[in-house]
This record gives sequence, C-alpha cells and structure tokens, in this order.
Amino acid sequence: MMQETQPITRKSLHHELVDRLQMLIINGELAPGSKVPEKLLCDRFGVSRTPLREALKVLASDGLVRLEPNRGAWITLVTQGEVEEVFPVLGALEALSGELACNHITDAEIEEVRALHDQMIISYGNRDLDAYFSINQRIHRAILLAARNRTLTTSCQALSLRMQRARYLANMTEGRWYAAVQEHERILEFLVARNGRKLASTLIDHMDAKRASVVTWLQTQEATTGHR
Amino acid sequence: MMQETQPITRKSLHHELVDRLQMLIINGELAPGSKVPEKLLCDRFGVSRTPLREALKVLASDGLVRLEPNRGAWITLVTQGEVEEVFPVLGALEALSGELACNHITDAEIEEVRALHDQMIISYGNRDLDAYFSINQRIHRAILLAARNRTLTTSCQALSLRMQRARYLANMTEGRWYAAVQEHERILEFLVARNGRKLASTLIDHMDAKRASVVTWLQTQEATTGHR
DNA sequence: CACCGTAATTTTGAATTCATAATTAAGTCA
DNA sequence: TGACTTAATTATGAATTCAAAATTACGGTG
Repeated sequence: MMQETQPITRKSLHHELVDRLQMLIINGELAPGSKVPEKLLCDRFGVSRTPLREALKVLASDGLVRLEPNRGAWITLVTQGEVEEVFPVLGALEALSGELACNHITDAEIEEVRALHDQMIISYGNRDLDAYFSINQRIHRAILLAARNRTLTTSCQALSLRMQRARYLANMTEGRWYAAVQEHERILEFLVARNGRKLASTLIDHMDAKRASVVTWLQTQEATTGHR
Repeated sequence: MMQETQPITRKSLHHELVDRLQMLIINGELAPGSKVPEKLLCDRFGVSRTPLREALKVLASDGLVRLEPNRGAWITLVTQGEVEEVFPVLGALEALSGELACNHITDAEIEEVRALHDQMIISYGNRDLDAYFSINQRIHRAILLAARNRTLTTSCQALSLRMQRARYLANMTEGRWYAAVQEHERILEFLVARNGRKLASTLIDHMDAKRASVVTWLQTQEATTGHR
C-alpha cells in the first residue's frame, strides 16, 4: 500500500524563517534591544539574505523587531509603556474568546481544559514554573481554539508573542502565583457553566492582574539595572 | 534663513510599497480574487521585485494577500466567513477603544468629534455616501486615537483594512443607513458623557449591525452571481 | 476535433551582485 | 594624549541573476 504522503505544500523559506526567528526572540536567544545578526542567522539557517530580510519585515509589522533605516534590525524592548498598551488589548480579545468559546465549546473540549487545569494545579503544587507556564498557555490556547474564530486566534497570538518574549517577565511572587491559580479556578468554573459573560470578565481581570504583575517586575528591574 | 528641512528618515521602499499596495487593494484597483501582477507593479512603481515581494509578505501576514507557493500572490476575497470572524473582533477592539477614550479624551477632542458628527449628518441628509463613509471613518479613528493606545490603533486599523476593502460591501439600504445614524447619535452622546461602559456596548452593537448588513449584502451578491 | 504528452516560455523563489550609507580604523595636529 | 579628519572596511538596501516550478504553446494521435 502507498505510504503516507508528505504535506503537499512545503512552507516557503521566509515563512519558515518567521517561525524560527519568533522562537529565537521568545526564548531570548535574540535578546531584547540587541541587533539582529543578519549574516550570522543566514549562515545558521543556510539561507541567503533575501528570505531572511523578508521575514524581518514581517516580524517588524508584528512589533517583534524594529527596522532602523540603513542601520539594520533590532529586537524590540519590552517596555512598561508597551506592556500597559498590549495587555488591555489582549484582555479584550481573550474576553471575546471566552464568550465565543462558551457558545461553541464541546463537552469533550471542556474535559480537555479540565485535564490541563488539573495538571497545572499539580505543577503549581510542585512549584514547577516552567511546566506551569507551558500548561497555562495551552489552557488559554484551548479556549481560543474553542472560540472558532481564526482571526481572533491570529490576533491574540501575535500580541501574546510580544508579551511572551522574555518569559522571565512574569513576576511570579508566591502571592501573585496563588492569586493566578484562584483566577484559573474561576475561569474553569465559568467555562464549564458556559457562562460567557462572567468568563469574559474573569479573563479581563486575569489579564489586568498579569499586567500589574509584569509592570511591577519591570519597575524593579529598572531600579536594579539603573534605568538602563 | 534656512528652509524647512525634508523629513530626515525617508520611508524605506518596502514600507512605502506596503502603503501604496494597501490603497490599491482597498480602492479595488487590485480586485479581490485576482492575481497580484508583480511585474506590472514593479514597472508602475519603478522598483525591483525585491522590495515589492517584501511588501507582499507583510500584506500576507495582514490577510490582505494570499501567497500560494510557486503560484504567486493573490488578493484575498472578502468571504462571508471572514466577515463573520472579523467584525466581532473589531467590535471588541472598538469597544475597548471607546472605554479608554472616555478616560483620556479632552474636551477639545470631543468637540472635534462633534464637528465631524455634524458634518456626517449633513452628508446623510444629502445622501452623499462617499462623504458619509469618509467622515464616519474619521470619527471612529478620532475615538481610537483618544484611547491613547498605539497597539490598539494598529490592531484595529489592520482589521478595518480587511473590511474596508471593497467599500461597496456596505449594504446601505435606506433603513440600515438611518439606523446607523441613530447609533452614531448614541455614540456621540455617551462619548460626551464619558460613559465608557455604555459607549463600549453601543460600539459593539454598531459593529454587529454592520456585520449583519454586510453579510446580507454578500448573500445577495452570491445569489446574483450564481455562487461564484 | 478533442485529448494527451512534450517542448518553449514565463513566472516564481531565492542567491548573488552592486551602489550607497554607516561604522570602524588610521592618521594628523594641537 | 585626545579631539578631529579622512581613508578603509563593513553592513545595508535594492537590483540583478539564476535555477526550478508552473504555465502556455505546440504537435501528434485516436
């Protein structure tokens, strides 16, 4: 019998590069404020400058990179001003995703979210921050997908990326972490009840608390590093 | 005395092209569903394919263009599915812009909006659809700017562009037009009162009515053109 | 004439090249 | 030594080139 065929449409080079560069930016390998080492990346990925530069243009329009005319591309900084801007927008979008999810989510999907939630609680119990973050994101993503709105998914993820950059941004004090877990209990509760209105408002509060936490941390950083 | 200097940072070629192409797409010169005539555009703008293709990548990430591997770029169609997706997102973002605008808008800015509103009413009286549309957009934009959130502005405008494409999309029946004007009366009223909550909910309703109107029109079109 | 397969042409994606701007290095002079 | 020029080097932006894929044109066959 015939073997499973390869996916028919191989991603174009520039598209692949957008994904790879996003990852490098998020995990901090390309540090905020640093210059994008064009030549180095070309060598690393074995491509010419053309597709790499195409990718950089796209990343710039997503706000992950800043293009300075004749001076190259720079990884954008996560500033307090940006955080204050992005989180409210993200909150509005997640709120919508919650409302829509309540309309469309299947019982099976709810069970998936519940399973993730339980796992996350375990990670919290173990104080395993990496696992907690990872599962946390999967929960938000599951709700987003249940909203059945690809445009919403795309918009949310673009903004999330900007905030994810530098995971260390989260100022996970013991108190904030506990509160976040409590918020997630409510999120699950309203999702199960398919109470869109309350889920939406909980998600907004959740985002706002996260914003406050990140801002606090940024201010601490600023003070520590001497307002660099 | 020295003359007024030129702006120091001339926009890069690709950035300029993004703007130009957006305009061509919105005003329908590049028709939905049609292939992007790469060579033609290069000649027209007097640039090589490199910056043009960079611009196309950016437009693709904004959803105005679809890149088919080895088959070139195509202007995306405005489908019913897309309309049903984009308007709710736009609604959520405009609602947020309304809320934030109520917190930040100055009296002078409110007067500007009121002036625009009055002009728009006159255009409505004259049944001047072009003027009406143009002023309408300026009102929404003024509120957006008053929100003092550049990220929100950018996100909103990107999605707006996708819906503006083909202005004929608006199914401006006499009844819908009247209703839209009524909605705008409320928008102005709540903005003046700086009642963020009510302004937000009015803006959502406004968007939803527009969505319904556009969908109706698309369905009519579909029936007329034989489900093409 | 319709259908299929093959060759010529065009288009696309990506590497390379090239002119120009920016940066670094070297040299000059107080 | 240190500020200031100027030359060498490097990096950037954009045009050009080139290989591969897709499309079109052509010709044979039933």
